[in-house]
Amino acid sequence: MKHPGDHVDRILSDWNRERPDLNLGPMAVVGRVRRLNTFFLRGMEETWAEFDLNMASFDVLSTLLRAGPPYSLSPGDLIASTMVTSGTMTHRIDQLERAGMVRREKNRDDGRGVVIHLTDRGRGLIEQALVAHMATQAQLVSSLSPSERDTLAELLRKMLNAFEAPSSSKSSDRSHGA
Amino acid sequence: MKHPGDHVDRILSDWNRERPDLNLGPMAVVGRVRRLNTFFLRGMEETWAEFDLNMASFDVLSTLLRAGPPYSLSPGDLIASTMVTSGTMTHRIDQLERAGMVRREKNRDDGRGVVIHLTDRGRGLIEQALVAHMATQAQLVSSLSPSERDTLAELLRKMLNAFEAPSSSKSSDRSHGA
DNA sequence: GGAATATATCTTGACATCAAGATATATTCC
DNA sequence: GGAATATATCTTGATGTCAAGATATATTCC
Repeated sequence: MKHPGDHVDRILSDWNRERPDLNLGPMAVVGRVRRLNTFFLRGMEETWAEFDLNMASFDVLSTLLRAGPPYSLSPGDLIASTMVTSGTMTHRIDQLERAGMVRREKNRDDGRGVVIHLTDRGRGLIEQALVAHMATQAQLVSSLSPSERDTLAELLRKMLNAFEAPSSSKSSDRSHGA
Repeated sequence: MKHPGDHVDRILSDWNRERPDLNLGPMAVVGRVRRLNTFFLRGMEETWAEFDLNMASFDVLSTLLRAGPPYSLSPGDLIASTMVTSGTMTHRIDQLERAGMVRREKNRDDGRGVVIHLTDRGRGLIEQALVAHMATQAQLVSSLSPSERDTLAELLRKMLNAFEAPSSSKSSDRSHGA
């Protein structure tokens, strides 16, 4: 079969039976994005777990690595990059500091703040985990051809631009960068 | 500009600077799915909140409505449809029962179990909330033309089929149905 | 028919997150 | 320079989720 129905198709068909008045086109996209995100997260979580990481710690460490030398960002920078609340970030940093992956240091430019510095150990870990993570991501999207992948990325980018445009954005930013 | 860069493009460009050895194609898709899912969830949460609902309660009530008359499913059915653990579902049902939206009744076919029945009040609420929810979903995807939406849905379905195929699936199913 | 096993649901304890508030330092504006 | 305001981070209390285990009923197999 060229176009086998997926789980969302079954749900749409249920809705169509119960509520034939509804336009299900939007749900066909929103439902699938949610479901696909769940599958992606599961796959990635397995890889993170191999390095004793989870999404929270991987996000922080990879954001620090991605920033480049000297691998230091303020908690505020990390909050902006990962869009969690300040309380959540405090907790994440606490854990990573306890595990020796990052260090809190005084922020010389702003007495109110600190900077979070990736330790050598943290950098070694995230560099290893990143390689495995990229391989996992490649496997997760391997059911599309490169050109289909590009088409998909382009459509997703078009939608994201609508949300990220300065017009109606009222909340802080979020990375989802790795 | 025809193709303005989005937030993920900036992240990809950071990675390319720090780690030019990595193939970022997969991340361009996985990162955007995650980020788009976050925007979708936020938009939907606003609508749910208007009806004193959240994702948890909306999922349960809409699954019951979608099942059609007599609007009764076992906790096990609801677990299979929403892919949360049994403890989570017990908690969700407790709350909805306290709010008078569902009732636990004896399962006549299986003495070990119960069935969760949507009350008239619950049905009235979810029918109203559903209409608003569909309008929200339509707005969330309104940046794409209908034909782009269909292309996107088709690509997402193709990826989902890879995850849902009986071959390597090792975990239970999940709805993401509304 | 009775023991062993499987299933349906609930309970418990731990954890990540958030919203709101607390504290300390910076900045602005008169 | 000092009061008012803004910002950076941490703390607190509540919530939703999960994993593992408990309990009760069903089913299987001898």
